[in-house]
Amino acid sequence: MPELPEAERARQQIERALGREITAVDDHDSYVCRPHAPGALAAALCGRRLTSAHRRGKFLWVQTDDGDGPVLGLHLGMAGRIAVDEDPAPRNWDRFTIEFADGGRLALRDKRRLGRAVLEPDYSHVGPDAGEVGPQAFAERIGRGSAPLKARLLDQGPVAGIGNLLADEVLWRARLSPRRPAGDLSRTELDRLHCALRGAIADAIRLGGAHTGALIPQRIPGGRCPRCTAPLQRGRIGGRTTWWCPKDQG
DNA sequence: AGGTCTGTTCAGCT
DNA sequence: TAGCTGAACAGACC
Repeated sequence: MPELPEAERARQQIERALGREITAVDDHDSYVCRPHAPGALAAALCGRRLTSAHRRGKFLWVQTDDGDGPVLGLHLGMAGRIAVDEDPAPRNWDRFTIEFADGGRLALRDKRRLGRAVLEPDYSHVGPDAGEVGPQAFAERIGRGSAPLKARLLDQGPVAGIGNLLADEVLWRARLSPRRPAGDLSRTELDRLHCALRGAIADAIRLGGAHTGALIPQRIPGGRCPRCTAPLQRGRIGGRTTWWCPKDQG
């Protein structure tokens, strides 16, 4: 599920759990929980309260005890979500769980175990949030380098929050080829891309996720451009499956 | 059985 | 050195 819109939803879920005393922590999944040592997260968090939930791109972090306690970093990986006050998931899909004094709970629910719960995370490599970055910073950060434009959008360093589906949707909206070297774009094109990004994120948050884009249902064999009905092209760019309209985005 | 998947990191190359 | 690419990670689903 998770791209920026889903991560924002997760942040809002975490806010429902603020202010309650932590009575127990299950961090036994030493692949998802960092540091690996079982009990490290539990020792750091028990007795404290989550006090604020933050997000940049897809990276989440939670303050404890108004900044007096440790920071808890959370990432949803490829298939994770945050479940607050829900019954425990089957098959150990809750990879990290906090229990509260009021009987409620917060879980990182993730079938694939690519999500993360991290004590004192280092997010220094993460760029400005894709939903907040201004046109000038966007142009400077995206419009450089020789990598294909789509690969640059997927890199969380220049701008954070764009995943595979959102990248295809945004490039389609802006009528730009995913294969263009990022540094070759004009400022006009970069501004067009920035506008498309703002629009796509706003729509995705409003409609419930990155999968609600207009192009997304057509990312299938036989799929067609929702604008001009030309058959979509499929390829592999930036290591990910990419769909685009060869006519509009030539 | 084998390929795919809405993400990130790191080794290795240029 | 910096930038870029592709493999690896894990497990469910088709």
